[in-house]
Amino acid sequence: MTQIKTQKLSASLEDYLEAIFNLAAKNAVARSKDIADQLAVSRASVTGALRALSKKGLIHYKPYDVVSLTEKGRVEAGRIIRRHTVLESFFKDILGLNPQLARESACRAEHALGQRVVGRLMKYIEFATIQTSAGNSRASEFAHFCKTQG
Amino acid sequence: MTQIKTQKLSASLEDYLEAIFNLAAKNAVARSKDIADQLAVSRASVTGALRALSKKGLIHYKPYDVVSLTEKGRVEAGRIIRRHTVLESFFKDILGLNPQLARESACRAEHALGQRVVGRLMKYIEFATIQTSAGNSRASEFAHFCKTQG
DNA sequence: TAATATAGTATGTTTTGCCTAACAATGCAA
DNA sequence: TTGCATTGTTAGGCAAAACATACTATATTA
Repeated sequence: MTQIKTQKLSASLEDYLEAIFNLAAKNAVARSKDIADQLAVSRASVTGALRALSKKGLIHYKPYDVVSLTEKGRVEAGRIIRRHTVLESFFKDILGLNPQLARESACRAEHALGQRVVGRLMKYIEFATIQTSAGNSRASEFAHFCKTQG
Repeated sequence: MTQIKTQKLSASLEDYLEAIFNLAAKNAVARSKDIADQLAVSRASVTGALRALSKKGLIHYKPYDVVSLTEKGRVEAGRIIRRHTVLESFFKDILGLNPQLARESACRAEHALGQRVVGRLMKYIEFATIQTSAGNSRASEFAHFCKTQG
């Protein structure tokens, strides 16, 4: 029992939570209108999502009030953001894709990959970033890296 | 104008096409029942999907008959299979994830990534597989590899 | 304080993808 | 060749996620 998992969020609710996190980080609070703009979705859709997130205990939501994350929501949002960041970094820094495409791809891929994969990918990025040479195969270097750094 | 693109398939239609390709490769023909089993959906759902794929000109479909791919469908299925294979290989051979998780992750991620990303990823796998040593950074080696092999 | 602009909500519809249950076709076996 | 099991289709529904339109609440400001 490594972690208590929040009953899994749908891809779209993850997007909403991510947007709320980002807006709150930038503007101190998140307003419904801004969420709608950021996700290019109607205000009506946002209301529905906010209610869903609230029911799951991830945000503080009261009609006509600003939105903020609960503790649980902050944790969950952190996970989501980390996933996004790792993927974007991989696409950009490792594969060398242009930033625009890297970001888009990260957005679309992030909902498909679980903790284990993302964790491993993160390690791989570290590995690939740090490591610069050596006489053995990539695979064995990476395996070794995982063991020693893990 | 490098390619005429089939109006984009939904994730689920891609899955159906992939399953049809695999079944046809294995059994010579694809039957509705087998598709349903492979994708773990009801037979009724398969009928709906077959109609959709047929309307897009990707399969030959007639009620109560076996299913086969059109030329267009074969091309499209090839793309999808390649994408899947590349991802699965990356997760398994590069990240070193267990085969089971690698396959699952590939299934879920494959719908999120476009040609450009998959192409680049494929090159990266080649690179990482072939390359065993050298004195320069991974990034520059890969960039060089892309230029020379590109 | 009343008018108006802005923000939020309710309602009803659409699309997509799946389901179950009932019905139809096919084909094998007695 | 009749009869039953298997396979395929149809019909009817449900749920998620989005939208547009219309209405309500709040805030601003004249």
